[in-house]
Amino acid sequence: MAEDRDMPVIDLQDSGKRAALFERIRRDHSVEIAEDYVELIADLIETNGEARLVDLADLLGVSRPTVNNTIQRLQKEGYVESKPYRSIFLTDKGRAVAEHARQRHHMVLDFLHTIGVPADIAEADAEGLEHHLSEQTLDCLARATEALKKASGHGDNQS
Amino acid sequence: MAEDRDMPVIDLQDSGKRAALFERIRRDHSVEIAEDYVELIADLIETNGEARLVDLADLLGVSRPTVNNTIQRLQKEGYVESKPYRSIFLTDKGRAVAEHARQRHHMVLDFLHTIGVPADIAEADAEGLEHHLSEQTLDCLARATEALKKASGHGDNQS
DNA sequence: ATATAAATTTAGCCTATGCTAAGTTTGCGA
DNA sequence: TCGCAAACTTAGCATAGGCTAAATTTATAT
Ligand SMILES: [Mn+2]
Ligand SMILES: [Mn+2]
Ligand SMILES: [Mn+2]
Ligand SMILES: [Mn+2]
Repeated sequence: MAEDRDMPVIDLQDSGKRAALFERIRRDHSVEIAEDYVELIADLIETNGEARLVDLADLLGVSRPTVNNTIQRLQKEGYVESKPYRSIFLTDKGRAVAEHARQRHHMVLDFLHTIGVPADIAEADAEGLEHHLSEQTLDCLARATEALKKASGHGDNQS
Repeated sequence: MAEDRDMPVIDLQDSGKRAALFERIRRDHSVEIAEDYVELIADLIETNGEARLVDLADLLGVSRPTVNNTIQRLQKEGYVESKPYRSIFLTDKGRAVAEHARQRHHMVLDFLHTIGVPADIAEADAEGLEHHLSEQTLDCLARATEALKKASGHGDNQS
């Protein structure tokens, strides 16, 4: 079982196909911030009754002007609404994105916990992984999580 | 088994802890391009004997000036070396990063294949996921992949 | 009611990452 | 060998996403 660990994973022959993959990643990254913001905004509204800029800045670990700037972009792009000096609301589009993001976040966390990743590390990794999963992969991941839960339910094969 | 699918995943109480997670993601993203570049450069050198800017641009789906620009940054950061108008070489640091990136890439692909993700989609998702996995999660992922391979070797529980 | 504190916005700056158009250098075929 | 095409670089531009410092607005506490 000597693996091909040191072989190119990448098909250098068809550069068009390879380029398309990287283009998707760049697209993923451009919506990633939108997803994290609307998810946080939804959480804040549910928990505190409103989403304030200052709380977003604290949770995201960036400055208040940075959040202000991003919120204005997200407003242009139709994810949120907010009047000057007032708190932030989600549009229907924003709510839909938040809901989807939250589901994926749950699913990734559930999987990471199931394969034995410590809670802290799972939370950290999930925050990045959640934006790079296609629908098909999410399906497969859910099935794999169930299979692993069942397996570790019966026998045990830890460390 | 009604899940808490619609609960905040996020602890809004400890904003410092949450902020640290997002800070890690921003850090991950800042090395992500370096990882993809050095991995591609290593592949090109092994396959073609040299890594040329034009091939990188084609494979990445970006313009030649963009690659030129990034290569200059990667040179400043000590990942690559190249003299004007000549092809691109990896430093020891670059080779180490490439090797690590390739291992993760293999591992993520292997996992995705194992849980039944179609090859095309697996390749696409792996290109993004590979940059957001901690060492601990990689370990757990490798173990889970083995467990799933063993499981589907004996019985079968597809679709 | 008003002073002060908190929150938000604006202005001005930076780097990373993308682009096109135009210039330079290299390499190859006639 | 030398001229042209390919490859690379430079210049100049744009946007996203960071920052600090300084205004402005809103909210609170006496
Ligand atoms: Mn995230
Ligand atoms: Mn990401
Ligand atoms: Mn990648
Ligand atoms: Mn990524």
